[in-house]
Amino acid sequence: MKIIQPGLVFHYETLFLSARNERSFRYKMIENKLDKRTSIMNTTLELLSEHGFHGTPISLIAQHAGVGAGTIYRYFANKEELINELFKEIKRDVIKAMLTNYREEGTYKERFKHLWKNMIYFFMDHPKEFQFIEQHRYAPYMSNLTREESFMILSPIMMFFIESKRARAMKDLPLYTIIALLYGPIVSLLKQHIDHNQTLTEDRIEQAAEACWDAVRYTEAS
Amino acid sequence: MKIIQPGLVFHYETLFLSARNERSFRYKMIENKLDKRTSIMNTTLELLSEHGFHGTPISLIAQHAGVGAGTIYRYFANKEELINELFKEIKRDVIKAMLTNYREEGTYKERFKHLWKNMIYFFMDHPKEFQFIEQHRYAPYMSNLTREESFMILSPIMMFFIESKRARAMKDLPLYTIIALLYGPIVSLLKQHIDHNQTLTEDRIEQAAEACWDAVRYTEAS
Amino acid sequence: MKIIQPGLVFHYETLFLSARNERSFRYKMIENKLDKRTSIMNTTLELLSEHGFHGTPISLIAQHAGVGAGTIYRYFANKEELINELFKEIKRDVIKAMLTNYREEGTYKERFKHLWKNMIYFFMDHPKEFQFIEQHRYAPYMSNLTREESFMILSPIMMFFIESKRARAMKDLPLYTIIALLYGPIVSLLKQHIDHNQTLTEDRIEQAAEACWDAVRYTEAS
Amino acid sequence: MKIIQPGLVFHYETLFLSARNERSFRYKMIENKLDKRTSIMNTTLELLSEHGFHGTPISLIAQHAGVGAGTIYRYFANKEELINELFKEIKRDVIKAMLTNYREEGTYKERFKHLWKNMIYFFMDHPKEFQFIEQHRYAPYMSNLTREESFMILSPIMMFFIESKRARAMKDLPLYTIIALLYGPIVSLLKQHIDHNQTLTEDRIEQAAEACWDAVRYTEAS
DNA sequence: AATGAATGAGATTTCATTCAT
DNA sequence: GATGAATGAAATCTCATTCAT
Repeated sequence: MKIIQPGLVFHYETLFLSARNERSFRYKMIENKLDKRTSIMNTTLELLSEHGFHGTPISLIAQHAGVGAGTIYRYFANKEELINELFKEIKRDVIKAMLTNYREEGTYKERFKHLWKNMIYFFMDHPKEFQFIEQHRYAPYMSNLTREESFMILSPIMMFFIESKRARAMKDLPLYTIIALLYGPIVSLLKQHIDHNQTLTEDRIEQAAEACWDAVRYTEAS
Repeated sequence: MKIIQPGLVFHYETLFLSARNERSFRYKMIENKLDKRTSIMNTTLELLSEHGFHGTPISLIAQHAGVGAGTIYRYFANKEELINELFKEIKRDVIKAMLTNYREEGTYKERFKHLWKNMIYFFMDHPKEFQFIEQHRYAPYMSNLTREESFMILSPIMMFFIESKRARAMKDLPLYTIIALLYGPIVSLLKQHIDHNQTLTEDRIEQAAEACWDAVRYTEAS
Repeated sequence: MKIIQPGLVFHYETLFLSARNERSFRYKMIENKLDKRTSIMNTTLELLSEHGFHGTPISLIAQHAGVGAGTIYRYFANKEELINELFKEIKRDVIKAMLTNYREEGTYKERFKHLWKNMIYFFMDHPKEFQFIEQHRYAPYMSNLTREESFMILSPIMMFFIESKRARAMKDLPLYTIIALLYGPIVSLLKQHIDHNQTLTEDRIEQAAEACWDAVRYTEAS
Repeated sequence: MKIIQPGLVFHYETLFLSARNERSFRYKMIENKLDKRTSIMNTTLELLSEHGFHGTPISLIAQHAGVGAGTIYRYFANKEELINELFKEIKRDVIKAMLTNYREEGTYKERFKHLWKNMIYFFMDHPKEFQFIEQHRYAPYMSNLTREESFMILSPIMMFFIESKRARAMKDLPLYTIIALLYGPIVSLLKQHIDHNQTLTEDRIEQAAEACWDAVRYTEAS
């Protein structure tokens, strides 16, 4: 029943291809569809995280991406779909980042902290991606389909939680509660960091990771 | 140096007057200025939490509020100000709700759980307020002034955290980390609840409150 | 056939009553209709000469005049009528000013210069009136009736021209041509003065008056 | 030091290109950008001279020009810019018309009458242009830049005045006074003509031109 | 396949006018 | 008579989307 196995690690890391990131090395050689699509998505992320959905007209994206406005409609049915595609891709990137260098070794706590820190560090390195995800998470133009799909991608992480509970490393809490207890603080911390209310340091991240673990870790009483 | 004292409790509860809520019993009889302003704000909350800022034209608000479009501009300089006012008022409502029946008695844990549950129950009872706050928290049209002011309102809660740390009831974590550890999960849980991913029951809330306390409570090792 | 006679001078000067100007001495004693009407017209002139017709909402006039917006509609059917009334009144003031201290004595040139200078000095002393007249002269909301009526008021001046032609003091030019030759430069000079392109001094006015007279004065050749 | 020289005459006449007028023969065949811009400007002149700035909504211009309302904003940043562009172009047309067939030959009086009549005939042929210029000359939405620029275009005419004064053909009056004495009557005459108060005939124009010259021509006494 | 000019629906906001008090 | 809150028509301007080239 184990799904996360050492042998699959490389699979994880390569599973989530991101057109946006892969572009770099292909960029100059082939002037093709992928290139244009990628360029549009990168530009969209850039502009949306700064100006928001309605502050970013298609014409501006086209201009910054160096394509015609009409071209965008060859790759995306409309503005909403463009946003949705971007959303899905970033989700994939996040999960990929969480699983980077992840090994099924050591204690559950160590493994948890690895996953948790991977996520927070990824978003610290990619603030635009964070802003975008947070700003659009519950926007009315974000289709439910996208949220569903993003959930499926999360399944490897879910499995870790299920494992941990079974092994009495974690409290026997509903999966969703666990997610809330672990993901919620990440969002709050990153918002504070990006807003310059509290700059995240390695120490503070370590502290917070420990505290999060305290929230979910198995105790006699629980 | 104690700021939160028994004698001040009633002060807290009456400090945060909300025109929106107070109206119901205070102004039911008189058809006056406040009534129109209140009606506009209520309608705005209703529509915005569902359709978002740009999906809610002024004309729609006017129509649902039963006033002329121009009337809205008698009470608010523009659409942004309307949203900001609403934001500030809801913030006040939240803090007021948190402090409802709050007493400076019992253990710090008990007091924490009172505040924490008050908040989550308030938002469960007021899902539109929650949606609105979350959707507009970092929107570009939300003026900084508003965020500053909303921070000041939070100060009574902050004092509780400082007290708890001093009394070695809580870990000696930065204030902002504590907020992230306690508020972050609330947001996540409520989103799940509203999205019908996980319905919050009394038990689950109790569980989560316990877990949150575990995250911040003082331990020898910390 | 002489119409302008010494004995009529006082008549001229008192013929053109201006509610706007007469207000000063009545102002404090009687709080009555005339007062309100006057106050509205004065304020209108003030605001319109600065901001133009469409830059001056009725609400602003009401506020500056210290009356309710609805009150204005008790004295004037609508905004256009208010402007028209103001236009007519200023016209009357101008003619009255031209005839101030005017006597049927001396040469025709002297009499011309008296009238001509009276007009230019009046407008220099009343730049708002000038701006207003010029700005609204050909505005589409200026009813023709008003222009007709303003012409009738001008008749005493016309008579002077007719007299001068008959006496071979002026060229035998069409009346309208004479008006154009004498009034046209006044407008141009005042515009320059008000725009600070050329400040009018006594000398320059004297020069220009002489030149205007040269344009219309009788010569053997003409 | 002579600036106006025979050799430069043709230069004058070709200097002032007008997209609005040149279009007719240059762009009749090609349906392109300039055509739309020109069409918008022509329609604007048509409507504005009749209804004024605020009586001419963009939607009406669009409709009469046979373009979409949004299209106007592809060519002009806003309504004000559209008016300003139109103003500048007409100014150029006027100066161009004044210099048509103008030669540095004959007496100063002959040259003056040529320029003066050119102007009055141009405006008689283009009453809308006249109405427009007069209506918007001092409107608050007319940017200063435009007035400055229009002044520079006038410089060739200015040079003629300076020359005439030097040659003792004209009185030694300030330049601005000369302009007022010569341009003022043109405006007045045209207003009368357009208003059907006095129809301008060749004779009347000749009379008025003579009278204007009398106003500024050098005399022993002056 | 790519473009970007053109469109027009729709958003925000203003303001002359009305009318209940 | 006086008021000024309320109205809603109408103005300016934006921008997602289309389509001829």
